Amino acid sequence: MSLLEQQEVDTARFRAYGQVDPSITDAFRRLAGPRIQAARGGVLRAQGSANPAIYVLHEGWVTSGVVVAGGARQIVKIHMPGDMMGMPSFAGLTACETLQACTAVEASVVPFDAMARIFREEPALAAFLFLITQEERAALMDRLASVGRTGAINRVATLILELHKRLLAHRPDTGDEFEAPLTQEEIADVLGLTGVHVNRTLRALRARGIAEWRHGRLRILDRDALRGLGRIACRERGRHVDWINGPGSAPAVATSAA
Amino acid sequence: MSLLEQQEVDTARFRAYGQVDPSITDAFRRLAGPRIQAARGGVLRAQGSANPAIYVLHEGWVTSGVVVAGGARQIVKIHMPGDMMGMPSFAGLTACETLQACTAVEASVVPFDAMARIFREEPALAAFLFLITQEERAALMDRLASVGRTGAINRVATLILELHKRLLAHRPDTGDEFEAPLTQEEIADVLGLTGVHVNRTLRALRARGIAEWRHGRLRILDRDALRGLGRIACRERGRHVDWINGPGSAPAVATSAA
DNA sequence: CGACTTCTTGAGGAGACTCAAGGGTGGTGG
DNA sequence: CCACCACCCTTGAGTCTCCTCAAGAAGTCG
Repeated sequence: MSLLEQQEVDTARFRAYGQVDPSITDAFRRLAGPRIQAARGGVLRAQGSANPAIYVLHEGWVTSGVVVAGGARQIVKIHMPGDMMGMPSFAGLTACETLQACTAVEASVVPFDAMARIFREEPALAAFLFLITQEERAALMDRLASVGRTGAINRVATLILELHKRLLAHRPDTGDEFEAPLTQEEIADVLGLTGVHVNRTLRALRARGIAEWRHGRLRILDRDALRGLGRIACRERGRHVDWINGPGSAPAVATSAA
Repeated sequence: MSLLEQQEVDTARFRAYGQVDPSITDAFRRLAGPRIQAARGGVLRAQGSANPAIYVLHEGWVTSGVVVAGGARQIVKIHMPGDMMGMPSFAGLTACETLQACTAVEASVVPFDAMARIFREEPALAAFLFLITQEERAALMDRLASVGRTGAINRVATLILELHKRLLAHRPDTGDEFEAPLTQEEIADVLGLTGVHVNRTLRALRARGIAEWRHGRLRILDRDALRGLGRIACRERGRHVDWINGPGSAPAVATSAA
């Protein structure tokens, strides 16, 4: 992977915010730490492990999940390239979530001290991390609403639309058919269902000509029908970011980057 | 309410982090904006409204909820005095959550510009807001696991334990019987159940001598049994906060507060 | 005291789960 | 190159949790 590609991946999440001062993404690249790899099924960081770090995902998909007594697993986030991983555990002494590879994976570890440096020296980058975290929180709220208040077919439809939207943000050339390397068991753990019932639900979507999802490959056949089934209110796109580099203050990044 | 009390409430969330530099909480007090009130059932801020602000809750309980197509509601957070409210909507152009009063409520609005000022001028406070948000995210992950992967009685037990723990952090003199002013319908919307089934579940807890929750008053009778039913893994208490005011840098707050 | 909300309980039904077994698919090693 | 193995997908039958609908009781507020 070329250095250019690597940088593109690293900052995908920031680019999504639109007109970002380039010095912000530059600042973030300087903080990237050592690279790590994992094979499918490998655990990058287990729930309960001490001194949790933060990761940036470069290649592959990763699930973030918590385990309840009895051994059941709930996946709380599907990470795709460009995502930051493990942040919810940052406040604690031990990790509250397990990061597990869905595919072969490449990521880098953000050194623990780097976060302190960001808040001291890169206020604009800190503000972006704050906004990204709020966005993650809103996504989690939507998932909770989906699991708590809608049926199986609605949950699957919502997930398909979410995955497609996120892939599209990352790679604008994503079409209606794309790789979505999750097993039905993993989908079930995301949606609060069982693997068997996910299978039946996917069969129903296939029979109705709405979507096909087999062997890690997802094809959207009828987007309007999917949207009709997905029950979560659409958000206004766009964000308040002006305040980060806004008027009334010296450019926040420039002062410290000098 | 005296000024002293008000300050105590404002900073309860920060005190929970332990040894916090007093200048941090001082800095936060200076940002408090105009006060607002609401009666039970009143909406402080509706989902979809433009230019969402952030609130600090002083008195009473508030639910934060999202609505799915069909009219069903999922409550994603129960706010108690000292909490910051509305932060997930900060990144968006419109609010993604409705803030509704469970009781008579008093709160203050944090001016929009105040957040920008925090990140520019109060890096230690910004870091605390970041940590608090990560903690909220972890709480949401636990709720999702509870709703997605456990039965009704487990969800209710988990909720009771969570409420008790949070009240205890805020008021150490909270006993095993305390005010928990939620209707069964509201509890249902938190846990992804129906009001009818919450009623039956509470009856079961009562019949087994584990807990009583009637008319907004909650009594814990058998904490061990509750813990046995609550299926979410306990977290290590304590947090990494040293890095905020840690060595190797000038005190982050002092430089800008001068 | 009256209207409204909230709580309570019953009966019946639907969606999702459990258990179980067979069939594909891809990877690995001989 | 083929055979085998592990994992994943698929489908059926029966069960159970939780929902829906409904109506009455209890509590609350003006």
